[in-house]
Amino acid sequence: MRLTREKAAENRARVIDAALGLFQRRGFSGVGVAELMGAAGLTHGGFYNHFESKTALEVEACSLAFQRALAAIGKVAAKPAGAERRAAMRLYVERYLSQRARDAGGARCPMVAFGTDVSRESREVQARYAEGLRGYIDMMAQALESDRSAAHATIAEMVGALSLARSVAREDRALSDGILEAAKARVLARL
Amino acid sequence: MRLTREKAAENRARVIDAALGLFQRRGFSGVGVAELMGAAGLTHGGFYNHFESKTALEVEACSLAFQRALAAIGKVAAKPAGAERRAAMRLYVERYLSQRARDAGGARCPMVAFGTDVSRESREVQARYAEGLRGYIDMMAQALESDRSAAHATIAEMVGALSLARSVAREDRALSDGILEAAKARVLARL
DNA sequence: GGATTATGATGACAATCGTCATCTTTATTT
DNA sequence: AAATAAAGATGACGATTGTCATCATAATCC
Repeated sequence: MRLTREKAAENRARVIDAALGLFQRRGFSGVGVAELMGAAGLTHGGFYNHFESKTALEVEACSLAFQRALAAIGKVAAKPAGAERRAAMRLYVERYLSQRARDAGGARCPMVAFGTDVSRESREVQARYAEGLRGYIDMMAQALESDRSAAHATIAEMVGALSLARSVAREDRALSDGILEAAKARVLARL
Repeated sequence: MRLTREKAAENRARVIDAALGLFQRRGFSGVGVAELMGAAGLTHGGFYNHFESKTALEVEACSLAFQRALAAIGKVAAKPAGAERRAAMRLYVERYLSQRARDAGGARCPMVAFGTDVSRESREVQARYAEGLRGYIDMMAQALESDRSAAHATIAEMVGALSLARSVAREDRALSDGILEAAKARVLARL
């Protein structure tokens, strides 16, 4: 049953979106092709009409994740420099290191969701990840009104804190809260 | 073929050690029971004489990883307070954020090796991880001669930086180096 | 020293994995 | 309108997964 080019493209997009959600929750290798197609409302067979391999889909999902992350930090960077941008940045940091972000099923931030996995994945995924991270750093430097080096360190602190906080969220909430708060205080103090 | 209690315990320890090495390189779900037993010089069948399940082994491996990490930071914390301890801490940070540590096959630091994975694993693993992290934070606070809150933020920055640097090491070495250097400069400046 | 018990090897199990061939259906092209 | 091409369903493939039953061997216990 052939569909319109439109419908097919829409299906493809829905597969990527559903896959990203599952990948964020359970990692690349934690989700099979069958399940991920099912989440998009399709059966597993049609998968290879859209993607050359599962790795190719992982690359697409990685792209989408960074695209969204860039849009979010991009909004901050787009504010008029000075007080207004700093206020937007403060809000960004508070949300990024919030209990809400920590308790979400899967991490929105691609660095937190895929941080450890990506160094074990194929180079194609790593390449897309590196591209995304470069873009994110540039936006962050603009949002922070700083150089890249300061952006590196700030991102590292935020990513590390959210990752650690998520790791112990179920077993030691107080510790998890403490990590979030400590990082938040330090990052905000530098704004 | 029954072995001495000694030999058997030694085999068990070797399985855990070999498993940790593989887990650090490829993640918990990236290593099968057969391979991991093979790496310890045994066949897969005897596995369940030593461990109730693969998850039980993951818990043991997590323990071992933190035991080693605690020993390393513990040496710093054990130095006489003041200039000597600060010098040891400086060395610790420089090694932790070195190119050598980044380029190692698997991350030694359990937070970097298992950071993303652990929030997807069973609660038993999470519990052991949380226990290990609490111990690491205490040692770090002592090594930094600071309160826990400062330790939280510093650990987050170091873990995040090493994790990010490892993720892009193969695809963008300059960026990877930049992340390491930026974090190193910030952490060292606070000592 | 005989009975017991535990270690590890062998081999198999059901399930799941990524991948693909085949077929039906229908949109697109000519 | 006929020919072509593509989307997606069905079902299967070989490999690998975690787990376990069975068995031989040899250390430990009485």
